[in-house]
Amino acid sequence: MGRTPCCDKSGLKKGPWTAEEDQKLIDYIQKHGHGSWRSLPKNAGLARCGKSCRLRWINYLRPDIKRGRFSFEEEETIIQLHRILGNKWSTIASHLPGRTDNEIKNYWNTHIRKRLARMRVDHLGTHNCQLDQLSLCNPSALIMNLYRLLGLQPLLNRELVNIIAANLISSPQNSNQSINVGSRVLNNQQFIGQTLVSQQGLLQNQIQDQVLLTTQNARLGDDEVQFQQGEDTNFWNGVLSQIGDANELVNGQGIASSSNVDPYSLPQLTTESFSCFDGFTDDQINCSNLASAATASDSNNMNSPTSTFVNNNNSSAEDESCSDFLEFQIPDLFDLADYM
DNA sequence: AAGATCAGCAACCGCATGTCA
DNA sequence: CTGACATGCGGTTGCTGATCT
Repeated sequence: MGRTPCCDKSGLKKGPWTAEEDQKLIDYIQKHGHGSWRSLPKNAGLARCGKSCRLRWINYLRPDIKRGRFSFEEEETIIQLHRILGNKWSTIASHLPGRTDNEIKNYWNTHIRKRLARMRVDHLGTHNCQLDQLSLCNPSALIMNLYRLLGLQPLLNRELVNIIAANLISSPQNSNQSINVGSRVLNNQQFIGQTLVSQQGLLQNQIQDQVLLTTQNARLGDDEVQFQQGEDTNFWNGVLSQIGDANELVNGQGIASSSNVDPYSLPQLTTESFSCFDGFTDDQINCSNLASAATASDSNNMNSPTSTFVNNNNSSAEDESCSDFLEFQIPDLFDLADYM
């Protein structure tokens, strides 16, 4: 049984809409609503398929449509939702008022996907540095890198890392400090162990993608990042030294890259391992702050007190900040149903 | 200056799903 | 329940302007 065409295609116009056709469609819908798309073209005096009218209205003519460049926040939303939902463009669009699924799809295909692909190539092809330079400008990325070096990244949830970091930073003098998790109080070791347990099997692919992106996004070309001299250099040397110590600490106990790690037998991560973060406030660890700061062209807004960004070109804050906004956190309480 | 190539985006197409008689 | 129809969705195409050679 053949499917009947959505409309009689003979004699119907295709291709770009003229201003006159647009006006006819607008006038008709404003007066009568769209009702049945199938019968609309005839009633409106348009030699178009109903489907074509619907598409034109939804994607271009409806009054609440938002034109123009995507904002940083919109782009971040698209990326995050896409990593959860995949190519569910209409669902993604429902979270971006005024944007259409078609527009988002096009934007993804022409901008974001290419950038991701480029960065992936960069990562696989040329990125051998253990600790990205950019991450030195970014405490949050630095924490991620630290964990990466510790071999924990496949099980990592950035939000939880931030909690760990915030707690550690808030009282660095206490090497056996407690960490508040809701109503529970754990020490570092217990907390990390429980974090690992809670992450196992939870959106594993997304988390692995997140880690890949975190590491590759933290990379900019070497000529794009410049560190101040003098004390700042010493500071960062200290950071690297501390991270080396932490790495050695864990490697020395033989668990660094094990995927079968017993989460309750992790070595104690001491505050000394994190002393490189002294001086950062909790706010500086916050992801959203990092993302918004990255949109600013003013290098003073970067979240490192000791680093300077140098822009080589006018490729916009968008490109230089992708390292931040592509990072993605999956809240533990995330419910996919909320997005469907 | 002209042709080639690329990038962006509007629009189309086919399929999936929902609705209703 | 079934089939026809309407609508929505996602992949793809093709046009247009910009950039490159």
